[in-house]
Formats: sequence, C-alpha cells, structure tokens
Amino acid sequence: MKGKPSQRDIARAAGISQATVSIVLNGRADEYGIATATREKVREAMRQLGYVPDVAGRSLRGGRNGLIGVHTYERVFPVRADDYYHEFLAGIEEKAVEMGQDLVLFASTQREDGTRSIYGSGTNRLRLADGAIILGLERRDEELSRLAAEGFPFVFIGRRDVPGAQVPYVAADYATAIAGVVDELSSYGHARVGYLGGVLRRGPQEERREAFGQFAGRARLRGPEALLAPEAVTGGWLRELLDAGTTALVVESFELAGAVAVAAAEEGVRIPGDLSVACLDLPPVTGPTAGWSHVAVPRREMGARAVELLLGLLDGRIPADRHEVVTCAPLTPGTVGPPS
Amino acid sequence: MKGKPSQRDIARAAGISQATVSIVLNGRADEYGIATATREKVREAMRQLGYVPDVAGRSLRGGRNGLIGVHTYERVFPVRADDYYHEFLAGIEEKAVEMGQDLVLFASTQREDGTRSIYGSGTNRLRLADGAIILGLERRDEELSRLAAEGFPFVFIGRRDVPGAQVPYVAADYATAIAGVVDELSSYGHARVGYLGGVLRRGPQEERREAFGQFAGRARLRGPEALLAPEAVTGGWLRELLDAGTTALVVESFELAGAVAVAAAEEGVRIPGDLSVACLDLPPVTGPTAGWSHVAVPRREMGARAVELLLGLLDGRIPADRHEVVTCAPLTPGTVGPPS
DNA sequence: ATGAAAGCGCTAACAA
DNA sequence: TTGTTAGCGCTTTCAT
Repeated sequence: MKGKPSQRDIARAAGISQATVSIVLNGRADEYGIATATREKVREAMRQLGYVPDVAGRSLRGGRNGLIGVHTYERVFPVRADDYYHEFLAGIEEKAVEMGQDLVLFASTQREDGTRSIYGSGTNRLRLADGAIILGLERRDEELSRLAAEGFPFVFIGRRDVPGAQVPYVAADYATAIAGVVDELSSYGHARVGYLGGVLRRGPQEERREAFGQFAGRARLRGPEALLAPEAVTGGWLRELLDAGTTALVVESFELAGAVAVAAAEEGVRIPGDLSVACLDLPPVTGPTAGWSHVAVPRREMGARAVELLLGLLDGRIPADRHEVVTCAPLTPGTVGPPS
Repeated sequence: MKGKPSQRDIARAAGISQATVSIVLNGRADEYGIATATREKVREAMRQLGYVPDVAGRSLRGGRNGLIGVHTYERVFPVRADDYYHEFLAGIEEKAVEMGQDLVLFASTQREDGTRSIYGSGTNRLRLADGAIILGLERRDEELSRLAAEGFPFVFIGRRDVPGAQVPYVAADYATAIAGVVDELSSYGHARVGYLGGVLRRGPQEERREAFGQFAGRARLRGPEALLAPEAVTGGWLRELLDAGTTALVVESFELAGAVAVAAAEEGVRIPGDLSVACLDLPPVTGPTAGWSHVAVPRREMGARAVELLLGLLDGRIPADRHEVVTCAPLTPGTVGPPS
C-alpha cells in the first residue's frame, strides 16, 4: 500500500465488493440495508489504510468533490498591503468551514503578464472544483458567458449583468445605501452636496456615481461633481469648493478621502465643522481618515453569501439565474453633521 | 452538444480515433508522425466544438492533479488584521503561479472549537492534493509523524524536528541572523546588551532566545534577560535597565518593541540615542516602531522555497528527509548605533 | 444483503 | 500512420 488506497484496496482488505464500500462511504448504508457488521469492516479498513476519496475519480464520475474554486483576476495575496480581496475571502473561508468545503485558489491560470484568465491557459482548470466563486474588478464578460453556456456552476461577486447570459452574482446594495446617505445629509440641512469620484471608471464606481446622481436629483440637492485622481485633490480645489457654497462631500473611495484629509489640513478646513464628508468605501483602520463616516460594503457577508448561493446551485435548490443583493450597513457617525 | 465536448466527440466529428485526438492535443503529433491533414481535422473539430480538456480525467490517468494543499492550524484569512500567514502565502502563491500549480486551502479540517486538525475530521482530506505545505505555530507532532509514516508528501514551514520521523521543513536561519545582530552591537562598543522576550514560549521564540544567549556569551556581552508580557514593560522597568548600565536591547517581537517605544516616550529615553534597539521580528509598516532596526524573517521566500521543495519531493528529485534553511536579511539600519 | 459490470475522459502500450 | 484496448477511482444499475 504505497500510494493512495482506493476503494478496491478497502474492498480487498475487508473481503467485500467495491460497490458496497462506495455505498457505506457515501452514507447510503441504511438505504441499501447493509449489515452493521459489514459497515464496521469497511470503516475499520478505511481507518487502517487512511483512505480518502479521490477527487478526480469522484468528479469524473459526476459526483461532488467538496472543492469550491475561487478565481480572482489578480493575485489573492498581494505584494503591497492591498486588502481588496481579503474581506471577501474571509467571508468565503468562514462559510466554507461551516459547510465542510475546501477552497481551491487558481494560481495556474495566471499568464505571463500577471493577469489571470479562465480560458487563457487553454484548459479550464475551474472544472476541477464542483463550482467556483469569481471575484475581480475586471470586465471579462465573454469568459463569464462562456462559462455559463457550458453549464458550469459559478457565482460572481459584484454586480454583473452580462447580456444574453444568466450570471448568478452577489452584490452590495449600493443604491439603497447611497439613498440613505443623501437622505441623512439632506435632513441635516445641506443644500449643496458635492460628489468626488476617481478617474478610473470601473463597474462598482460607475454604479455609485449614478446612484448618487439619481438620489441627489430626487432630493433636489445641487452640487458639483468631480472625477479626479487623488493628486488632483489640492487645497486650492477644496477652497474653491467651499467658496462655491458646498457644505458636504460624498467621496467615492478612501484613497480620495485621504487626499481630502490632507487638503483640508492644508487649508485649515475643519471636518465636519466646515465640511461634512461621507465616504462610500471601507476605511483603513489607521491613518488620517480613521473614524470618518462611511458606508460599509459588507464584503465579508458577500463572500459568505456567495458560498451559500453556489452550494444552492450545486444542490439544484436554487435556479441558475438567481442573484442576491446584500444590504450595506448604514452610514457611520463621525464626519457628518449640520452645515455651519 | 450541451455538456462539454470530450475527445470522443472530436474523434467522431473528425472521423478518427480518440487516441489520435489525444496525441495531437498533447503535441506529440510529430513524435507519432501524425499526418498533417489529420492534425488539421482535429484542430478544426476542436475549435468548432469548443473543446476543453477535462482535468479530472487527466489527473485520474496521470496520478498528479496539479493541486498543492495548504494546511494551516488557524484561519488563513483572519478577522483581525493579523498578517502572520499572509507573507508566507504570498510566497507560496507566487511560486505556485510560476509552477502552474493550484492551491487548496483546507477549510474542512476545522472543528467545532475553531482549531484545525489533519486527522480530526475522521479522514485525511489532505490526500486530495498531490502534496501539502503545513504552517502554524501549534505543535502537533503526532499528526506530522503520522503523515510522514503514511508516505504523504508534505513540507512544514518552520523548524520541526519531530523525533522518529523525517519531516521536511523550510526554516529561517535565526541563529546566523542573531549572531550578526550581536556582532554589530558588539562592534559599536556595547558591553551590556539586554534581551527582552515574551512570556509565551513557542518554538521559534525559544530558538531566538537560545541563539542570543549563545552568541552573546561568545562575544562576552553581559546583559539582563527579561521574559515579560508587553504590559509589564513600563517606564520604571526601562529606567532601571538603563541605570544598570544597559546600552542596547534585543527585542523578540514587535509587540514588545511597541511597549518599549511607549515606555521610552514616557521616560524621555531617546532611541537610539540613549538605547539601541534591535527587533527580531518584522515591523508593522505603521506605528511607533516603524523604521526600527529589525531582522527580516524572509517569510515570502520561505513560502516559495516550500513549494519548490514539495515539487522536488513529488518528482523524486529530492529525498524525503531534506530540509532547507533560508537566510534572513541582515539587521536594517534605524535604531542601532554607538552607546552614548 | 451483496456482487458484477459499465462507463465517466484521458493516456499509453500494443496491434495493425 | 492510425486504431484498439486497458485501466486510473468512483458511483450506479442490474443481477443475484
């Protein structure tokens, strides 16, 4: 018994047929009415030989292998301390533990230029797992629709409405969260509320900006919209903003919020005394923007929901076109107050 | 053709045998002298049907499945920002990418109480990968020796000399690094160098303390040794230390270094003016101890080496009792200088 | 209550 | 130059 012991080895050791071994191992012993003595013999031999089901054999046969794939379009463990994936993965891991599933991180799909692609490396390694959770900011609609067309079970984290394909996804309810922010600012009496967004227009950002425009319009709030890189957020820019009568600012990312903090310090602008600031992103625990008001995207919970959704798909309990929207926590207190 | 097309489907479409398809796909067409026309027919049918090789079938046949297991005794993605595993995993991922291997994170091995155990859940799920890398501060020698006895290929990260078993591991060369620290302090002219360690005595810490004792003795440095919890490091303690003539301090962990920073601020002790401090651990990028002199444990490189070592074991290129010691980077400049 | 056998997709040894 | 066949580990159907 040098390599991995197979069911055949167990069968031989227990003096029994391989089929019976399979039945006992899969907990269908009752269903098939296997004698208790036989079950014991099987379990004993199994323990003795250190048997573990072979993933390949099982998934080849069409069964499940307890592997949940996790595909990211970038490195999971980044070089710099960029924790974009971290919270999602924490949620995924947590739920995987609960459900007794293991996680497969697809590192083999990375190409020369550092990007990752599902089909780029020729073979779709994702199929090794029962299903997969896909995360990433990149738009790769063709890959997703191809995956869907092949009938491979997967869940995307982040909103993805791929035309002509049913892509199950878990998304944060930005719209409601942003409506809440607008409401709160409005009820404080702010009339001119600015929006500061990044120049890099990726899916989620676009969604936030649009939601803000919509709800601000509905609440009759008028304010400037600026799409800037962090280094373009200067003291002068901030002064101009205030001079124009803006009393509150909604900031898309905490990168930008950091720039605002610096600019405010330069100009002696007090926050929230002179300017209320609400951030639409999670703050770093430390730094100048620590404690600022923000809308918490529930990344952890989204990760966990993705696992649940995927397992639902696998069990056929959930239809393949289902998506879930996870509610964001309300705006935290800190840097939002009445205008001066 | 709803499901994924197999080689059989291609063979039928191209009117040839399945074996020929396999040969063409694996690039052995030259070797077997397949006619150019046949190759074209295969490629054409492949493109047309959108063929993707099935990993399960392939690994079933070949024995290897391109999966490297990663077992940790704690969560990989921690709730608080404790990045103990992060750097190791960054190295592992990097090398896995290079080697075209995927990673399996074993979440299913976690039990009710939150601890993880290889055999705790009844069967050894690790076997589902080709081999595994095991990390964690806990001592679970029985598990490791059982794993070794079963002939399962694995590599431990961290020094582990398990009695009666050959455990391949990748460790940091603390001894040499600490000798370097002692040398440097000695050459600056320090005569009394203290050692501050934690009360929690785990493997690596013990090793550091012993190495320091050994090299300090050899260099005829005399200094107090204290094993304290961070909250026991007070201003009074620090003052006493200085009054006794100590001019330099080697600190085991950055938790303790943080406590020293606070105590020094309290007492108006300048670092390194009044006291040189060398830390034997990686610093957090931010905080009062940022920029302090430290010995960098090459976690990233250790992770990468572990992957190489494991793949070497799998290929039989490396014997199963091999271990590797990775050199630490030398003490960084910052808080070490001549005594006042 | 248990065994025998087929077949999932793939590769390699052997046949033609 | 190409085809035939066996078998990797597993589950399931059918037969005993």
